[in-house]
Amino acid sequence: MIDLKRLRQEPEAVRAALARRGDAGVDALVGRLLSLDRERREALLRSETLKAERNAASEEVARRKKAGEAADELLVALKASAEDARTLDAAARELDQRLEAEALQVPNLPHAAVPDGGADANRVLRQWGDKPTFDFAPRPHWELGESLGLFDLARGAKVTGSGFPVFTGAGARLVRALANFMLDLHTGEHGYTEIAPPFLVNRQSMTGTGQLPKFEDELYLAGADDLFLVPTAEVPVTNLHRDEILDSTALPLSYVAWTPCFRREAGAHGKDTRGLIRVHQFDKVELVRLVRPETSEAEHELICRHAETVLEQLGIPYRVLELAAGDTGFAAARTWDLEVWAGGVATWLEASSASTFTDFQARRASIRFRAAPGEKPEFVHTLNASGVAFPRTIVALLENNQQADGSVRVPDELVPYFGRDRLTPRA
RNA sequence: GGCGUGGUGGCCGAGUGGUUUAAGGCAGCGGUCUUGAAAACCGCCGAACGGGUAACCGUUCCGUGAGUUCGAAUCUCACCCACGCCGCCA
Repeated sequence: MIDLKRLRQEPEAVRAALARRGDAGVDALVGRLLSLDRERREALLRSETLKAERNAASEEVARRKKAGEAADELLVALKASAEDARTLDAAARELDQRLEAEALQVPNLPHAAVPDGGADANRVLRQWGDKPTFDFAPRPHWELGESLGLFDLARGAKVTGSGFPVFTGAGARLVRALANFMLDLHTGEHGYTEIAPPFLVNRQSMTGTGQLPKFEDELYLAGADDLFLVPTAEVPVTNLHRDEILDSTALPLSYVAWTPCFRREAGAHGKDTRGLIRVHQFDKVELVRLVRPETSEAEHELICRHAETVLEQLGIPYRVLELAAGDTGFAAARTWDLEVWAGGVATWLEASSASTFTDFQARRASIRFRAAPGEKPEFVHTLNASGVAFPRTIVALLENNQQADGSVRVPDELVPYFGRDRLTPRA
């Protein structure tokens, strides 16, 4: 949520920052916000002045009644002004609601260090590992998955629809091994607390992290109960502390959660959706941190490194991409994508996204902390990173580690979890 | 799903129409005392929004929303949530 006080104080700076997102509608939205804010304050002042007068007169009525004096002429006057107060109050409240509805549509301000431009202005910050080389024609993961009996896309489509993969046999075990490997790494080495959250959340939670009201089309809705399937564990985990004032000694809070993620991916068909690359349901281990504002840049580096460690231990080559202002998501101020190299399809695939949301989600969800006893509550900063998403990790593992004989080598770190060091084709 | 009970500040808990500025307690903070600590005693101790250079002032908030009233934590209606019992069920 945009900081209305800041917008009022330095409207030009806020508008300039938002303009970097390259969304023409946003500036008009901010213009409406500014005039609504002015109207609201005027209406509020009128309403509150009248209420203050009414309250004083009501006290006088109470005093006279207690003293046994008559208050009839005061009551007549109050009855007349009661209607005015109701009207003014309703007007102020209506403006307040309109203002909030508009404010929820405004994206976060990009961090100053984020480059200008759209996706083509994203820049590579660093790269890790060597791309595999093959002395045979490497196959794409959907062929490997078929011959190794790891997943069954056709039957998933039968049971539910396209984009709902079924993992089978060793493939299902691979999913379970990846989950345990990542959870153990983050809880054991990185100090996260493991959370097993609900997979359905209410509207308030979706609004708190920024999926609603703008992106309802992207979500699956269980309409009978007005609950949404989680598109990422970020939603239930960040909202754990919605409407709370945290003790500063509790910060930073760090949570890790393994959940399925459900995304409608409305409008994303055709290219780059083959096999496991873009699906409606997938598993992901997610990292969430609630931190003090002054630490959030260092925390962003830290959470990104935690995600990178997963890929390094699995031996998957990756690069870190700094997203340009126009490519940064609605709620994020700054995002670093981790892209894994997939040797079969020979492309970089986003397997993680590490973002800082500054106080944007904390304002929406009202997550605050008190720096010291007696101090005013302040908003925390929220961050999250996939640590990491499963399908594209599986794509990279299969395609990069494939051998000439059609088998796939399992990374050493995963062997204790998977139980075997090699996947071999079905007889 | 049915019936019942309840939802008050960080926590416990009093309060059934008018100085509620929400009693009292616990926790917390400051002080007195003490070599230090504890105990005891004294004081402070919610949030949001608006106005004001500021001191400060105003408004709202007792699960949520809508009513009744000059005035609502308190009365009415609807909804949500928790707990108990019954029903159904992994």
